[in-house]
Amino acid sequence: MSRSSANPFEDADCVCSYGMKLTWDINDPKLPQELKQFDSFQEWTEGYVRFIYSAEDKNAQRHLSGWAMRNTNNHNCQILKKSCLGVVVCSRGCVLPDGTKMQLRPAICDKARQKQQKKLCSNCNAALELIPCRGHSGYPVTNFWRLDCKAIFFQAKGVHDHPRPESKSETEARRSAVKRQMSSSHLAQKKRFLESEAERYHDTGGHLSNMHHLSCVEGPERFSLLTEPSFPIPSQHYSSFQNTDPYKASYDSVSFDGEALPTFQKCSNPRIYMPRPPCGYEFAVPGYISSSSFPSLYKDSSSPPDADHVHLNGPQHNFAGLNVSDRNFDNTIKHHGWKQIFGKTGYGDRSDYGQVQANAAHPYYNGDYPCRYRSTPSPTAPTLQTVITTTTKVSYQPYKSSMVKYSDNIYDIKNLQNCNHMTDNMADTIFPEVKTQEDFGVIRSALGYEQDIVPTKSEQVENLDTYRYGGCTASSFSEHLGHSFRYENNEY
DNA sequence: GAATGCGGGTTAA
DNA sequence: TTAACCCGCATTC
Repeated sequence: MSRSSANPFEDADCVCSYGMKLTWDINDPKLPQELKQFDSFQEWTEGYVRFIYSAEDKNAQRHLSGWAMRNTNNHNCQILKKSCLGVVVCSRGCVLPDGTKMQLRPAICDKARQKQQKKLCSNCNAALELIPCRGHSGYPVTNFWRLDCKAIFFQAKGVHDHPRPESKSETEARRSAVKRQMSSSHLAQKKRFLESEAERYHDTGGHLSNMHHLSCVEGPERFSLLTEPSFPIPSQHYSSFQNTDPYKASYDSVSFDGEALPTFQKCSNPRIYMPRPPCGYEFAVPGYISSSSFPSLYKDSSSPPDADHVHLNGPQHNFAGLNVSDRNFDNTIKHHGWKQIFGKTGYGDRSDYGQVQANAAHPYYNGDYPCRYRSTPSPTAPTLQTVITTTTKVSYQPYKSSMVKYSDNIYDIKNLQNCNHMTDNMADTIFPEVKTQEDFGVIRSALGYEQDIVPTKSEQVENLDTYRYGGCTASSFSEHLGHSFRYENNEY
C-alpha cells in the first residue's frame, strides 16, 4: 500500500484517478454506471481532471475545494458549476517575518469579498489585492459537480494561474482561533483589571473611582495586537478534508486559551500550487516589480486589519510585487475542438479535450502554461480563448433530483460515437487515443504533488443534504481493477 | 455574517 | 446559441 511518490513527475506509470480512467464528460447524458471504485477526495484539484467520488463522501457532497470556488449559474440544475475566485494577496507582496506570504482566501460572498478587499495587509498595511483566476483560457477555472447514482462526478477545467489561497477549513480554523484568542484575551484583561481594581478598592477603602476604565478595554478594537503578524495564528493547513497528502506531515498541537484547537502543521512546502517549476512564479517572474509600483487597490485605511490578515503562506509563491496590469495572461492554448475528432456531436461541446490535445501536451508540460506571471508574456497570444464549458441548459433533471433523466433524442449521436462509458467497464482498460494527452496531463496534476496531507477531522456536519438516487444499483467497489489503485486505502 | 445553492436575467462572442 | 456573469433570494451554520 503506497501512495504516489513524493515527486509524481518521476512516476513513469500512469497514475491517474479512477475518474480519469473512465471515459466520460460531465455533459454526458449517461455517466459511467457500474463503478468499481472511487477516488479519494481531492482538495486541490488542478488541471483538466476528472474524479469520481463516492456519494457518501462528505467533502464531495459539499462540493468542497481548496480553491475558493463560487457558485456559477449554468442554468443546468443537473450540473453544479463553480468558478474560481482566485486569491487575495498583499499588493506589495510583503514577506512576513517567517518568510511566508499573505495569500488569503477570497470570500465567496460578493459583499464579503468587497469588504475583504477594503482591508489592509496586516503585515505592511498595504492594500489587499484580489488576483482573479484566469486559468481557463482567460476565464476562471471551473469545477463541475454532478451526482449520478451513487457517485459524485467531478470535472475541473483549467489550470489555476495563481497561488493557492488558504483552504476553507484553514480559514475557518484561523478565524475561530482569532475569535477564541480575542475572547480569551478580553476575559484575561478584564480579569486582570478587575483584580487590580479589587486591590485598589481594597487599598482605597472601597472607592471605585476608576471603574470606567473597564470600558476602555472592551471591544475587539482594543486587541489589535491579535492581528499582528507575530500573533501565533496557525498558518498552515488545517483541513477537514479526509484525504491525506504526501506534503503534509504532522500537525503540531496548538492550543488557544487552553482549548485544544485542531492541530496545525508547519510544513516546509505547504502549498505547491504550481505543477512544475518552470511555471512557478519564482521562475516566471525573475524581476519583480517593487512594491512601490503597486496601485493601492481597494485601499481603505480606515479598515483595521482583522483575522483575515494573518494568513501566512509558504515563501514559494514569489509572485509578490506583481502589478495587476503586469499579470498578462499568456494563454496560447489552441482550440481544436473535440468536434474535429468526433464530428459534430449535437450535444455539449467537449472543446476542452481538443484544447488540451491541440496543445500537443497538457499545459503542465507546455511552455504555454497559462501562467500570468511570466516575464515575457506573449504579445501575440490571445488573452481570451473561446472555451465552451458545461453550461448548456439541457433536458437534465435537477441535480438534486432522485432520478437522472436524459433526452435521448439529443444525445443519440454522441452516444453512438462515444459510448464506451456506457458499456460496463470497457473504459477501464480502453483509453481512446484522443484523450490520452489530456488524461496523461491530468494524471500528474491530480495526484501527488498537488495534494495536501490533511488531518482527518471529525465530520462536523452530519445533517447534510443527502443525495437521492434512483434506478441505480450499487456496484461492488471492493475490488481492484487490475493495476488500478485505491485512494481509499492509499493503495495503487 | 458568511457560505452555499438556486434561478432569473443580461451581456458578449 | 453558448458561456460568463450579475443579482436576489433562501437556507444553513
